[in-house]
Amino acid sequence: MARLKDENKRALILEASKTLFSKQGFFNTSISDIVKATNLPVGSIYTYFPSKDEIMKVIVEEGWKDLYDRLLQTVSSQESDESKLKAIIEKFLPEILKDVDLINILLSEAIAFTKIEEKIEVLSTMIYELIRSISKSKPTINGFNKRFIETALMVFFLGILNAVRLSRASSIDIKEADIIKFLKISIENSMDIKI
Amino acid sequence: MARLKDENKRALILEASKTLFSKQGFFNTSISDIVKATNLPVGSIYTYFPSKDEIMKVIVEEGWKDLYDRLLQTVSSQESDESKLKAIIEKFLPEILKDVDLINILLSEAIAFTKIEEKIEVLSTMIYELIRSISKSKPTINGFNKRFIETALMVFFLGILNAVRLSRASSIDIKEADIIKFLKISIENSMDIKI
Amino acid sequence: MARLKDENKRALILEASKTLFSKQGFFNTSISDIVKATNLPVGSIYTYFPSKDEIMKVIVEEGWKDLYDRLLQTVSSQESDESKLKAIIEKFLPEILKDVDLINILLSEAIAFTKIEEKIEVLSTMIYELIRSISKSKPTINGFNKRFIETALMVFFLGILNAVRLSRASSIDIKEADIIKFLKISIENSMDIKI
Amino acid sequence: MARLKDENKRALILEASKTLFSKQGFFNTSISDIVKATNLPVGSIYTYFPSKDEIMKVIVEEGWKDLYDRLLQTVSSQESDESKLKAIIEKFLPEILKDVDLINILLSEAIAFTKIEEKIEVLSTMIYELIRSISKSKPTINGFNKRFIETALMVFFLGILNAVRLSRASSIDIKEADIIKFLKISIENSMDIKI
DNA sequence: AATGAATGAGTCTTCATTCAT
DNA sequence: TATGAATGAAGACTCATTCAT
Repeated sequence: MARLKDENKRALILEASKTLFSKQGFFNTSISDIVKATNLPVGSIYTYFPSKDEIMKVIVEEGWKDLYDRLLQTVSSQESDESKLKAIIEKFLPEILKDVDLINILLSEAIAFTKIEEKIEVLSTMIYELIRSISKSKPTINGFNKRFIETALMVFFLGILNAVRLSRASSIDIKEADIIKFLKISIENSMDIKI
Repeated sequence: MARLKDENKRALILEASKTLFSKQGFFNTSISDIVKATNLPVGSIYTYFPSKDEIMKVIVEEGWKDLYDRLLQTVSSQESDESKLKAIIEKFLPEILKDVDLINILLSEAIAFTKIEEKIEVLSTMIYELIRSISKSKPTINGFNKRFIETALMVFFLGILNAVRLSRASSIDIKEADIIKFLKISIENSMDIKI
Repeated sequence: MARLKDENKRALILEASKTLFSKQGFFNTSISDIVKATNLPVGSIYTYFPSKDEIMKVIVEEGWKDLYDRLLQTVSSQESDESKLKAIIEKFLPEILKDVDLINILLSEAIAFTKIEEKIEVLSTMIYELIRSISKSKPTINGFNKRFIETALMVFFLGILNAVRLSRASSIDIKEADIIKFLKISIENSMDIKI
Repeated sequence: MARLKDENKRALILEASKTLFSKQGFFNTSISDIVKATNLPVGSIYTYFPSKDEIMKVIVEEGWKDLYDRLLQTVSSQESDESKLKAIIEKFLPEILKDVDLINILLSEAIAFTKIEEKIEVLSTMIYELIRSISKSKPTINGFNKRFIETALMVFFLGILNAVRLSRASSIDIKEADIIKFLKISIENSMDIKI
């Protein structure tokens, strides 16, 4: 009886919106743009989402959840803390760097739509615990407190994402491999470990 | 006289717009907002700038020029390459971190208004040359090519600016001192020098 | 059985709509509001009524019919003309004043949906005949023609209904008893009779 | 320098809106209707009024003020209380009955836009004081309290306005002269005076 | 018959820019 | 030159009605 809400349409709207928001920005993207991109009537956009804002919120929330789930999966697939850290750098990071649209949105407009700091805090703490656990026997890192290490992580995290983002948006030639390599060396140096 | 008065109005528009663009974003700021903030008639805005876009472009261009000039000044005020690098980190960086509005604009909306990559390329190259000169006698850095070092610089630069930006926009508690300290340690480590 | 169930739904829609139309006005009430109030699916509304307009029409027509039937009943339950008039004022009027929703609709939006003048003409004529019959032996009222008396009736009728309506919609404190008393005295005075 | 706001345009918008709101109702009148009726561009409507609601509010407020001012003028132009009352009935009332659009709006949609009860209270009290003053020496009216007389006034006031309103909206044939005559007789009867 | 997703014309309002004064 | 009213395309969103299931 009656048609059921079509999960494909919902996904289509989210996908098209994500691309548009990433390329043009949230405010520079009109519902009419989304209509053209999806080939759906205006009304249909509103049977799946109550507002343009809500589309953005869902993109951010679901995007982040997916990202975080993949991080947990990466971590839980490894035994030792060292291999966990290695997997984060060599498997998880390259994977998320592929979704430039999500990165773009997260780094630009997301602040207005979610408490991005809470999300980053979670991620930051998780990696900090890992590092602390690894470095227990190493004297190198012991001189630094939590806040300092989290600051470092934040700079790396934001630096890497923004570098990738900028390289796609402009003609700057940054290789993902170089970024990963740089991160690896930095961590190896500062923690005196070999990944 | 009348000329001076004009310059004041132009500056007033730029200043108010910079604040508004930074706080609310470009698209979310109306000419009417600028009118209210400057207490100037609408028409006057258009005698100084041909369009809203142009205001943004000028903010970015002049902001960048100012930033670059200050970098040149910092560098030229020092004798040795080591002290130049030291001054960049300890004098120039803290100084530009104060202009959060400019950083905000540069990192969010600027891409749509200027070839930001060209600007960053210039900055990156300058520091690279400095580093190469310092490290001539040091074996540590020799293994890395230009592209790799520039990638590292980019990650640091974008990471630092975005961390500061995020800490202002959200409740994340990041201390500027920690950022500077982190950068210093990283460079000392990777280049085997003492700043 | 199924027939009965249908009647219930029809009545439910009419009742909910009447309340909503009275409270919010016709244009300010959406089909979706009626859906929420009845807990019925949208489609069902349209199996019982061809359009939103039609719901309004039926409310007015059935409401009026009910009102007129009750008037006939009141009148036919009395023997003499004097007691008929007395019953209209003391039984019929207080009864219809209870259905404020219907009054509201009749006085505000009904004009656009039915020929309200025909309805009022019928009512007016009926009471005029009654008055004429009573006043045959009284000289007082003989000076007035039909049109004048009907005008008076109309002013009273509309005045009373609107006063009640306004007292419910605003904070004006009007007592139904005062209204009835006022009408009674006015008629007694002008017709020189005792009700 | 620059054009000044045009009082004529403001008046044109108010006039056209008043007619439309009266004929079609507020919610059934679109800004686009007002645009067509005034032959003004949409934007201009909004340079004179901040919203559709505000147009309605101004119509009600200015309409009421005008009406009240004329009442004061009528009253102050007469010496004795009797002639004041006479002037209200024979001069003021016929005059306001001409503005059927205003009456229509006041009686239908105004409730949602202003505290109509406060306005009516003012008017009612003024006439009550007049009546009380006149009837000091007459025993007839002394039996009635303030609330009762105000109820009577309300019924008359609303009855008269609505009767005129209905006679314009439908084909009911009500003569203004008959209404005035009816009111006069009623007052003469109940107060035992000759107007 | 029952259901509720689908539809798109229409709603109010905004706003960058122009131009009469 | 200075001013701010004039302009109308474009914005987000609504909603009565239809129709596929």
